[in-house]
Amino acid sequence: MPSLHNPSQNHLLAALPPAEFERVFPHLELVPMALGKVLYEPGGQLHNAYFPTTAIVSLHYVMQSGASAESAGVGNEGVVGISLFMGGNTTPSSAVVQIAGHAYRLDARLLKEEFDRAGLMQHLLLRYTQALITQMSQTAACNRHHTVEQQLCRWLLLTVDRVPSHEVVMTQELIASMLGVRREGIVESAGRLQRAGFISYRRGHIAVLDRSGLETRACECYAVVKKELSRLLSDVLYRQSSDAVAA
Amino acid sequence: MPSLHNPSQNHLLAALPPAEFERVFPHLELVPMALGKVLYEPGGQLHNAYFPTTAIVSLHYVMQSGASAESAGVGNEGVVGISLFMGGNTTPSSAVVQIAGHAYRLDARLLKEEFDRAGLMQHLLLRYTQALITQMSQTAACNRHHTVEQQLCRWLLLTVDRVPSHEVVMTQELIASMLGVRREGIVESAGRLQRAGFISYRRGHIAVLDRSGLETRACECYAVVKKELSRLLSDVLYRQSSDAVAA
DNA sequence: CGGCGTCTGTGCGCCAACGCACAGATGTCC
DNA sequence: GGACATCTGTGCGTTGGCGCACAGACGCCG
Repeated sequence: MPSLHNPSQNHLLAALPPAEFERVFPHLELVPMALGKVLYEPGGQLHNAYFPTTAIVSLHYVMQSGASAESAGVGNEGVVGISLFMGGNTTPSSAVVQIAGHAYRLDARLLKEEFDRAGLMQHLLLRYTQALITQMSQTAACNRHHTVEQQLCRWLLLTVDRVPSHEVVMTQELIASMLGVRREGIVESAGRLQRAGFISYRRGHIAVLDRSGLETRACECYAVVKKELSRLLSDVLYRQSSDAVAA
Repeated sequence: MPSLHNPSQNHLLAALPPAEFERVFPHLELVPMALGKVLYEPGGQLHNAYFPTTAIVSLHYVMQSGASAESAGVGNEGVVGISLFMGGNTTPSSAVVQIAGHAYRLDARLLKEEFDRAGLMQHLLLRYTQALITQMSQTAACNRHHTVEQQLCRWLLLTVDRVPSHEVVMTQELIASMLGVRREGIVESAGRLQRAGFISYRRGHIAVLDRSGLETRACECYAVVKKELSRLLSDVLYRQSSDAVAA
C-alpha cells in the first residue's frame, strides 16, 4: 500500500523519468499548507519552489486600493515559483494558499540546478509555464467580458478538478476576493446555481453536484485552459501515476 | 552613419554579447510589418520568431462571441513567438500587427537551437517571458478594476514608449478593440484627455503632448509593468545601443 | 446549552459601461 | 472638386456590478 503522501500526486514530479526523479527525491520535503498562508509577497525573495499535491495556491495581484484579482491558480498540475528558473527571483504578485493541503518543497538552488541540466525537468517546467501563460491571458479576457456567474462556474470547475473530492472548503467571501468581485455577487450567483441543482453549500463548504451543468453555465475559458494544459503536458507524462518510488 | 534599420533597435538583440550576436546575425531577416497583419492565429503553427524594431504586435484572445481583449503588447523590448522555445509551438491567442513598422525575423528552428545552447540568449528570452507574464497578470487585474480612461492612459503610454516619435497611428475603433471596450467609451475618454491638453488627435493619429499628465490619469499598472521590465532586463544589457555590428 | 463571531442573504440607490441609432467631420481617390 | 468610405461624436434607454446597511443563520466553544 502506497503511503498517504507521495510526490507523484503532483503531475510534474510524476512525469519525471526515473533518473531525474531519483535525483530530486531526497530533497523534496513534504510541507503542510495552511489556508491563507502567504508563500510570497510582491517583491519578496523566493527561497523555495512548491509542488502542490492536495493544496491549491492562488497567484494574484493586490492593487494600491486594496482590491485584488487572481491571475491564475496552481494545484497538483503545476508548481509555484516560476520566477526561480525564469530569472527574476520575484514577481509583483503574491501567492497565497487558497485550499489547505500539502505540497512538496524544493530548495530554490536545487530547482535551478535541475533546470539548468536541460533535461526533462526543464522541458516540463517550460511547458507548464506556457500553460500558466495561457491561463493568465484567458483570465484577462474573461475579466473583461464574462459575467460573475460564468466566472464563478469556471473557477469552481478549475478548483474541483484539482482536489480529490468534489467538495471545496471555501467561504463565499474568499471566492469573491479571488475573483475580485463583491461577495454579494457571489451570493446571488451561487444561489442560482444551487437552485439549479448544480451545487450545494453550507457555511464554508461547496459541493459540486453536477459538473456538466456547471460547464454549460461556464464561459469558454474553462475549456480553453483545460485543453491547453492537457495538450502541453500530456505527451510528456512518463511515470504518470506509478506510486512505486515512494518510500 | 548607421543604416536606417539595425537589429540593435530591438533590445533583446542589442543585449546579446558579440559571439552570440554574430551567430544569429546572418539569419536575421528584416521584414515589413503591415497594420493588421496576422502573425499567427489561435492553434496555428508558428514558423518564425519576430523581433520588432519599429512595429508593435498585439497578443490577444478572440472569444467565440467575437469580442476580444489584448493580454499584452510586444514592441522593440521583446519578441513574438514565446511558445517556440517554451515548448508548445502554438497558443490559443492571436498575434496581430497593431502599429506598422519593421521586425527582424528568425527561423523557429534556429531560435530553438540558440535557446538550447543555454547562453545569454536563453537567459534573455526567459527573462523577457517573465516580464510578459507580469504584463498579462497585470492586464487581468486592470481589466477587473480600472476604468476605461485609466486603461486608455496605460495603453497610450506603453505604446508611445515603444515607438520613436510621440505619435501613434491608430483609429479609436482599433484602440477600443485592443482594450476590449466600446468605441464610444474611447471617444469619451480621449475627448477628456484632449480637453485636458494631454493628447491631441485627428482621424487615425494620436499625439501624446503631456506624458506626465497621462501618468497621473493612468492606473498603477503602467508603472508596475515598466518597472518590472527594466528590473528584469537592465542587468543584462551588454551592447545596448552600439550600432557597430550592423552592415 | 447559551453566547458570540463569522458567514450568508436581501434590499436599496448609484454609476460605469453597454448597445443601438444616427449625425457630422475628414480624408482619399477618381 | 465631388462622391464616398471611414472615422469621430452624441444622445438615448438598459444593465451588470458596486457600496452600503442590516437581518438572519450557522456552528463552535466555553
